[in-house]
Amino acid sequence: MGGGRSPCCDKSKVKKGPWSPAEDVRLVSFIQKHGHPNWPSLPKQAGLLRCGKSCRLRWINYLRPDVKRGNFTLEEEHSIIHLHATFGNKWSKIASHFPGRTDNEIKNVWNTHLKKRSLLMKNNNDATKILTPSSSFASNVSNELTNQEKTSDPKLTESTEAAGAILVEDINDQPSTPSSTMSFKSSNSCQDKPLNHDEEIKSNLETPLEYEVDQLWDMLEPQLVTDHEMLEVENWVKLLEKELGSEGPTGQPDDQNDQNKTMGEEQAIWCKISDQISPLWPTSPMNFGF
DNA sequence: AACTACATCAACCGCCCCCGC
DNA sequence: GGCGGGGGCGGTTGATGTAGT
Repeated sequence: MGGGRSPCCDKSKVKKGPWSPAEDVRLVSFIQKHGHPNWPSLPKQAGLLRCGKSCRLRWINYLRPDVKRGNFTLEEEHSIIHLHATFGNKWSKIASHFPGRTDNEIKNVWNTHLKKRSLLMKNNNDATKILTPSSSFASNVSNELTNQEKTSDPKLTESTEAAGAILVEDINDQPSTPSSTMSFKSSNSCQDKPLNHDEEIKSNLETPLEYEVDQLWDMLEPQLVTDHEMLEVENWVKLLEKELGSEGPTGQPDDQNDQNKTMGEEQAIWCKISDQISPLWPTSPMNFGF
């Protein structure tokens, strides 16, 4: 690494900190349209003042349609403890056993409470009691690594056997169970298409929020089954347009609206919207990361 | 009600690996 | 084979929320 590397982006020109709902909408709608063939150039194309890595992280950890939100079940927690005994801090490897869970989330869960619990279990010599194959979860999992995993890292086999670990069966054989019923357009088809950058940048920079709300609506609409759901989403979209100002007299692009609204105001608006619809509609925007 | 300590988790940072040139 | 850049990963931080006093 001699000489160091150039930073991935100009830190002085990128926004940091929590993502605003408007930024989320912009990122989602961009990826929905174009995929994410190149993270470093994505922020510019999407009109976001963010580092490419930041966009990638936000997408992978929160905005991806198949991200599973909510608390970990006991079974998941037990499994994490076992997998950690096997793989150590290889969070991405552990996460690969949990469809919809991210390495960051698993890492957080481990650091916050599972680490302590694991230590407690060790101290009490209680692990075998809690994690015995007779438990409901353990009865459903395989007690051996895949051949690929075993051969790829012999040390793992040793530690696995030492820990008596129980591993989840190849999750690739299981049907995925996304928490949200949304389905984004596959991004792969877009990745091969080169963008006309000038046009794309222009259209995105000048796109009013209203347009992006329309995009969201297009995305959600096919998923709605009952009239009730349809009504709730319509109400949500109306509120969104009203509250975020896309129907305002000036018709400003949301970039300008961003500047006129503080993050606290935006969050309050989104919380208000979510509070109104989430009790009625299980796939409310807040439930998939907006 | 006010303050403090602790818990949680989203996001950033920096390093490493891999791949294309 | 060497180099540079992008993607991915793990560690850490800091803001926010919550419980306890």
